[in-house]
Amino acid sequence: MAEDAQMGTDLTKNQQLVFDALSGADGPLSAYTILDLLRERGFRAPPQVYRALDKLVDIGLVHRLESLNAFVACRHPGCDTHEETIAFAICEDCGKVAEISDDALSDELGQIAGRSGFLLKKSTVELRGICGACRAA
Amino acid sequence: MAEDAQMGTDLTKNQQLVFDALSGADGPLSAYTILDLLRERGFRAPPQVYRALDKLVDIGLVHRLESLNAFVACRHPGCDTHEETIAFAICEDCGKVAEISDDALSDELGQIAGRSGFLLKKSTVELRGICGACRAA
DNA sequence: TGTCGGATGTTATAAGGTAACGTTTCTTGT
DNA sequence: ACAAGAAACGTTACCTTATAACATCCGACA
Repeated sequence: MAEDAQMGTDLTKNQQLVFDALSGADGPLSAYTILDLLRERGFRAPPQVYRALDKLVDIGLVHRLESLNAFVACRHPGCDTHEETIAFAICEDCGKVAEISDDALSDELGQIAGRSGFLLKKSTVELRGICGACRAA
Repeated sequence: MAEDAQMGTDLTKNQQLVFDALSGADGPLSAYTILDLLRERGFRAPPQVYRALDKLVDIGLVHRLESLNAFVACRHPGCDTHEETIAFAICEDCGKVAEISDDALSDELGQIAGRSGFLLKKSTVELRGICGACRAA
């Protein structure tokens, strides 16, 4: 029976380990970095990481940063409840990533797509630059 | 050479070959696909392709699609001003890529960055979905 | 003419990602 | 409870993408 269609899905052991690794990091991690972090917990090969990542991304608990080939735990509140466009601001100095949810941006992307008759499924928005903290430093 | 209609840029032989390969394609090409296409023209190894691509991307004649690990020749009208944000609409059906320049989008991204004190250097916007032609078909 | 820097050629290897297959472990219907 | 199917797991092997490092070639130019 479908007992939990809305609340946080239970993660499997591997998914939880990967998610914890990402949550504990203060920046994006590559799949192979995660693998190395989890070797002492029994991980031995890439598919174990990628399978967990695939699921976590699917659920919405983890985001993939296309321009970095890396992954971050979702820190946006209520991220698993709706699929809106999320932009990422990636600091090229400190490596940290800020997650930005912006309705005007979502609308704008929707309009751009609509104008060209494009059926939009997923948007990737990644901003590269220097974060406020690094600029101040 | 005579084929190069861009001002202020004279491409080397390898750069021209890579650019021509991309211009002749009707979709994005991976670096290794380009390598294969250019083997008969003397290309033998990845660095030859990547070096040319690096320069072409730098100049702005070629765009890198982060979510595909692939490259497209710039087809945006007035591409000689490469400072604006360009969005790509990638059709998951036919594989073609539309290049979209949109001031409202640029503004919006600038505002988002400014609001968080982020010094924006480069924006990556890639939309995945189904293009108009494929929807109609 | 020598030399200096950019472009090139080449080998080797790092880094990212997946196919395929067998086994284990959960579900679920009866 | 138990068989059967589904989902997750472990493992090997392999593919794709990208770069490091080093040698060479070639044109600009003092």
